[in-house]
Amino acid sequence: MEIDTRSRILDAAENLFVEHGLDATTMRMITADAKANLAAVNYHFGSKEALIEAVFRRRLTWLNEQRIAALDALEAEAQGAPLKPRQIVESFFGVAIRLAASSPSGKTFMRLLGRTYTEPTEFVRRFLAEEYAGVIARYNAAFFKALPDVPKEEFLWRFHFMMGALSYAVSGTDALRMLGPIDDSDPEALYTRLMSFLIGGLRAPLPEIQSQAVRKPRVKRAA
Amino acid sequence: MEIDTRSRILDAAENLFVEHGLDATTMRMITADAKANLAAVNYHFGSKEALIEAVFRRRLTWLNEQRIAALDALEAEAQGAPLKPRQIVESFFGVAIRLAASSPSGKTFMRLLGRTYTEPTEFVRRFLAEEYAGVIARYNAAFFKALPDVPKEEFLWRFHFMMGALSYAVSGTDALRMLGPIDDSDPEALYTRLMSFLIGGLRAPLPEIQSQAVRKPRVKRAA
DNA sequence: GTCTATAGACGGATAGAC
DNA sequence: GTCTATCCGTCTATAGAC
Repeated sequence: MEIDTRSRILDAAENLFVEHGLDATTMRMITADAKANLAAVNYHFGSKEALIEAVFRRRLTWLNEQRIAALDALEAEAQGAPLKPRQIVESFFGVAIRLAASSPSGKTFMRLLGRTYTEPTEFVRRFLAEEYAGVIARYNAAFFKALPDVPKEEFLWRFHFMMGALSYAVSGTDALRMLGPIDDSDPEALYTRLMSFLIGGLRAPLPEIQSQAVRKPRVKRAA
Repeated sequence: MEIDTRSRILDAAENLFVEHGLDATTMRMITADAKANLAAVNYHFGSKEALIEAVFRRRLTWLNEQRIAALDALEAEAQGAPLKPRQIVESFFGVAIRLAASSPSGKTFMRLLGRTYTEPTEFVRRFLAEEYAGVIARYNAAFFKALPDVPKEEFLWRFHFMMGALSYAVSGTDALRMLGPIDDSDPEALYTRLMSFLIGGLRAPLPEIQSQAVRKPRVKRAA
């Protein structure tokens, strides 16, 4: 309780958001948890919506700066040569896994971010899109250069699939335990496992996509 | 408007849930959309919570029965021999992609299901875990048999990652458009793309997981 | 089965004292 | 900056007429 009210509110909100969702978390729950007064949220942030943005911005801005910095370092070292796909994947997704592994609150935030990626709420989507725009552009360029043989559209889908895998990787144990008894306590093992999977998917043989007009029906098997 | 009130409510709820989320969707929105009276939800379903379960059960039970049936067919044909990983992946994830491709409401449902997988709400998680228990057991067994060289824990993680990729694959365009201009109108192409990626990830070289006690710090690169 | 009306709880936000 | 008290809107759910 040494830290100031504003930070305590952010911490409490972060925890409650991941546990109950943005909507189901009330200001009363947050302020009770933060040992602050109900009115404190509006005093410090202005509104619940602004609080949500502050919770994300606090860590997401940093996260994406780290990603850019990692790419800068790799590209400086490569001196204009294309990077290896593995390097790019590791710097983009590795930063996220590292954040999740660095502290309990880092893990909490990554779980929150993973679920929020497909969040339906309008202002959250708009906000995330803005926060990501810069990094995405940089990484797309690096990937395109590293994988000249992969059509851009194919790559964008694979990037999207990789984001899905990351999201589930950090989403916590709830969905995972459904599958079977599993140990998710070792972030290093998680990092290694996720990287193998992502690289395997990214470098998979290219599928033959037939143009939609010509193609004849498929996916009928297995009634 | 030829169909009965109960079905109209289910359809309206499905659409609104995926658009706004479970919590933010109100009974008033649902009944207005379904051209039914506000009291109709409680008359037909008992409560909002029961309505949510009904929306999921309507399609999820069918979906998982299809998956079981697809596996039954493959195993009957194989006469005791292990299946190919690709066959298993195609039957589990193919059924989902096919449902998404079969109709607008199928697509809506799969988007809803994908995001709900990591849903924080307690009763939804419990409900989904029950609905999935049977299929998961069957598919785990088939995969274990097909991939005797892959440690079970490694496989469970890869299955989890694959679910994440599927979730994003059907999650709709919101998260995807963030990445770049992309066409998601061709379900057949999506099916093909996702399968390549999933098989690539599933069959990726096994990572070397060092035991947690011995391991020395890694993931330091890329400051 | 469908409707109106309303109960009863809880949400975010704010005014104003300290 | 922090607090109490409260406004006002919206929510789910239900009672009871038709």
